[in-house]
Amino acid sequence: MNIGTVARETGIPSKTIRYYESIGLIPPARRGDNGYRRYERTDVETLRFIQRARNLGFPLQDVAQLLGLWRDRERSSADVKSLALKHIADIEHRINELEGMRATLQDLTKRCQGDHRPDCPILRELAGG
Amino acid sequence: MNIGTVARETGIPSKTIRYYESIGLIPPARRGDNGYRRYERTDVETLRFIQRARNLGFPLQDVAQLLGLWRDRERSSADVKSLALKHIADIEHRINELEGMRATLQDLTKRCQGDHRPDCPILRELAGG
DNA sequence: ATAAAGCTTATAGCTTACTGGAAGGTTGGA
DNA sequence: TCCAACCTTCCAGTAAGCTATAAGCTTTAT
Repeated sequence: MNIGTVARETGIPSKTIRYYESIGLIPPARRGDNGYRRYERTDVETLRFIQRARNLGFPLQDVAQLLGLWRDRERSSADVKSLALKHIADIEHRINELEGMRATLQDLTKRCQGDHRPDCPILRELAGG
Repeated sequence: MNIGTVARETGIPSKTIRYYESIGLIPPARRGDNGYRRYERTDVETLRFIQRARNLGFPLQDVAQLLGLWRDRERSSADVKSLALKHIADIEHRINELEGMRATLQDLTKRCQGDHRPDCPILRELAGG
C-alpha cells in the first residue's frame, strides 16, 4: 500500500502520516524500489489507533505512550488507566473553566436588552462594574 | 506612568502590553522625551477591560470588537449581545466535545481493573473494539 | 508520447497569544 | 561615579499539530 491509499482508508492526510513519522510517533515506513513508503494492514491499524486516541483528546505525547503500552504485552493495565485518569482530570479542568465563563456570560446576556440602545450590562461588567 | 507601573497595576506583563500595541489592539502610546511610553489612568482601565474579556475567554479579535463597541457611544447593545452569544455557542461546543470525551473515558476507566495485568478495555477500545 | 496523479524531500508557514533574548539607551539612588 | 533597574527595538522561539509550497522523480491511463 502506498501512503495515499492509507490516507484514504484512514482519513488521515498523507502529510499528517509523514508528520507522525517525522516526530517518531510511528516507525519509519519500509520503502519500495521506487523509494515510496510501503504500508501493511497493521500500519493502518496503528493509524486508526492513533486516530481514536486523538478523538478522545489525548495529546500526541500521550498517544505515543499509549502506543507503547499497546505494543507491550507485559504492560500493566494500571499504567494505561493512570494515563487515562490524568487525561480525564485535565478535561474536567477545562470543562470547569469553560462552565465558569459560560455562567457569567449567560447571566450577562440575559440581562442585556439586545436592542438599538447603547446601554449594556456586558460592557459595564467588562468596564469594571 | 511608565509601562512597568501599568504592568504592575494590571498584572499584564510589559511585553504583552507592547504586543497588544503592536497588533493594534490598543493605540500607540504617547511617548515622553526619553522615548518611553507614557500611560494615563484611562489606559489602565482599557487594559483591565481587555483582561476581563480575556478571562471570559474572548479571543483577541473579539476583544478588539468589544473595545470598539465600548468606545462607541452610538452602539446598540444588540451588537454586544450577539458577540457574546456567539462566544457562548463556541464555549458550549467545546464543552460538548469535552463532555463526550469524558463520558467515554470514564466508562473505559471504570471498566479497567488498573492492576498489574495487561488486559485493558481502554487499549481494546483504541485498538478498535 | 504525454499528461495527470501520486510519490519524494526540504523548508517554511499557519494558528493564537504571547515570551525570551540581545544590544543598547535612560534614570534613580548610594 | 557606578550599578541596578528601568526602558527601547528587533528578531526569534514557544506550544501543539499540522499544512503549504517548491522542485523533482515515478506511475498510470490514454
